[in-house]
Amino acid sequence: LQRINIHEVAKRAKVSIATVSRAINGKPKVSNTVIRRVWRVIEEIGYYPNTHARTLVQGHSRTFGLMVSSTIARFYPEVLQGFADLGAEYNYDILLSPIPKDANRFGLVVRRLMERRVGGVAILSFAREKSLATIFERSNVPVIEIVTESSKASASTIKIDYEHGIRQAVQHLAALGHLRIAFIAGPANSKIASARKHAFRKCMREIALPSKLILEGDHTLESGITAMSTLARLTPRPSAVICSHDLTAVGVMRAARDLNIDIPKHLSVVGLDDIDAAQFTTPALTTVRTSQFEIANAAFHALLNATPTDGSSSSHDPFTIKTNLVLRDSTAIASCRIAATIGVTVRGSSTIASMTNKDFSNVV
Amino acid sequence: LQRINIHEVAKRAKVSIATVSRAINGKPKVSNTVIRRVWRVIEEIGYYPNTHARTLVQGHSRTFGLMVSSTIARFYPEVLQGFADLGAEYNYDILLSPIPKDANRFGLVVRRLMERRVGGVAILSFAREKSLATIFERSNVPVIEIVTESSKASASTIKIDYEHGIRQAVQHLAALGHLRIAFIAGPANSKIASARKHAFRKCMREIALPSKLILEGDHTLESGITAMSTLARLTPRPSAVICSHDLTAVGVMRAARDLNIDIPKHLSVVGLDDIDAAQFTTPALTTVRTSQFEIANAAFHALLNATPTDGSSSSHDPFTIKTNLVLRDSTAIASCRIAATIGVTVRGSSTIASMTNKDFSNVV
DNA sequence: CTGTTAGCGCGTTCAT
DNA sequence: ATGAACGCGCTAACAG
Repeated sequence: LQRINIHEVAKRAKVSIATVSRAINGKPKVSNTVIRRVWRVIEEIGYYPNTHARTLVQGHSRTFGLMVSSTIARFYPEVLQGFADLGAEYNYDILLSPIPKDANRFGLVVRRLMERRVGGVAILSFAREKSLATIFERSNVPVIEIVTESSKASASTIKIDYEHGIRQAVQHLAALGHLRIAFIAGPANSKIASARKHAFRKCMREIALPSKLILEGDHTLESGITAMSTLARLTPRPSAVICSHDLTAVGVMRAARDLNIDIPKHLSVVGLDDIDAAQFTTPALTTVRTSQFEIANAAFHALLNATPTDGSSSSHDPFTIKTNLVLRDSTAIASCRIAATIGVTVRGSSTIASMTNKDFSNVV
Repeated sequence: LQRINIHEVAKRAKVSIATVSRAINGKPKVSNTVIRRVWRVIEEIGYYPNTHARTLVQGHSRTFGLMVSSTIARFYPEVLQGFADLGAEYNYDILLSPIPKDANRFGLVVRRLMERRVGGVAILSFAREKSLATIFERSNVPVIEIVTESSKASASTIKIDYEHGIRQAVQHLAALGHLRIAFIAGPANSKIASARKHAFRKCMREIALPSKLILEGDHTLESGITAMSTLARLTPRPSAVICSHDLTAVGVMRAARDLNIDIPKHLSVVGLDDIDAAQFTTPALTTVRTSQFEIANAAFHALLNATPTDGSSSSHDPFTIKTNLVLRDSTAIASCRIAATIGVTVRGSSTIASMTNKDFSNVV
């Protein structure tokens, strides 16, 4: 493989290397005869142009770095897949890099990307790794990050609009007759978690519902279990709960089962993010979805825009990703006796319909 | 960034580029004074050696390709993460590439990897993409794939030993008193699915249990629902079912709920693979786990071994990955009346203990 | 239309 | 211990 280069092709096709180069890159002013001859040789000897040589002379590499935290990698895998697919589509190479747990090791992974002369880097993490971005920006390498509020917005950022989906969730629950809706928050030091909490508060106020019922949590399943036991002791007990993360919602559902609290009969549960697991719980979890593909798509195109050669260099507004409520089976009308007898039809009626198949005889 | 190269460093450090090169690469015969001076300049001007130039002169690139099918990307995300982590650890760059749905587009993604002069490629897919591997092998690029039987084993392969985990599952169920154990198979044309089915048959025969109860399926949730409705009509009904894939098990559990068949009281369910969702079902799914990290680890080291420079070039035996039963809450003793009254303690007793919290009064 | 040549940035002889 | 010069494979600018 080593000795098979453009010279070899040129020799066999009986032309100069310049002509081979032109033929390969579809430059004009090459006779069709020669083009065919060159390509035939290429196929014959299995020649692949050396990207590194090409990059060296052209000065850019059509490569994007994709740095993902372990959380993203595990719970939002379609982001990686989507990004890889887009790379294939736009003929960009994707360099996959982890975001180390240990910030001391940031330098190492950044260095590898810099040495590769990546044209841009998507830093995908819910904990904003500020020190990562600055290293790239110091060398004028475009960086995009996930952001919730219009924080610095220095480089291109992708912004997730939680308000839209959370408003749908709150209104959905309100339409089902829930007046006391609790919220299990995420880690206090997380920007994204507080954005979610604020959105909840705002949307509750909009429809004049009390938004005081906010429990602490940390986006883990365990915190859902803990919160549920707190919730169960409240009087009057809230009839619905929105969790800052699907995993917490899973914890709530698990704890509820042990407490003989039926979901959705006695407690409606809504999650956030629509991770894969949300579809597979019993009952399936109603949740505010953030499209993983859209995150990948926004990140990729933001990078493309920041690239002088390919970028449409359109407005540098941050990409905004909408969230949407996905109705499944973990929410139901506030008092199921009413629902069962009068057969109310409201938005989310399919949810209610599925209740009839369930068993309500063992509630505390 | 463009104009900042080794010459610039050399000029500022008042040495030749050769000396800079030596200092960077830790070659001997450079005075400490000079080393320090060089590094200071490097830090100062933010110099990063150009990997492409280095690759060009050295002839190899410390890059591995990671080709993943959409199934792997979605349900086995830790494989990607593990591979990326190992890349960072061993200073290898990881080029992430999708395996296109359309085999016609294989050429494009392969080409990109070849042009990058990857030192090896891990093709991670459960449907063996034979045509992919051959393209690489034609150019002597090491390829590793996932394999179940010692099929061709031409290149290094990683082999998953399903028998071990499935034997544990069968014995676990037998120990719980299950005599009629069904199996929901995967797609007939899938090597990996038939390997699982054969392992089931073999392990059942080993303990002299009938292994005739095999239903068709295709590793989807829907096929689990379908299979469950078939299962429910059987007389006598099997008391346990092993599913060729976790998703199918989720489908079984969902259908069982609608049929008022309690899991695990009236039906024990075991899955395969331990995808993320398995932890989040209710009850949590007992399953035969294939460590995703071990797949990544085996693939990475197989590639390392196949690399002349770095490889320990040890035995070319295929890496074998063991599977293991993970006990959760979807399996229980065959007749729960007995369990409840005499409190039998067997392997998996924790499973049985958790039953006491559950509700058994509504079974058909 | 096609060939010749000069680098792209770096590692590596071979001198000194 | 350090420097000069060559070449890795390729594209681009210029010559013909």
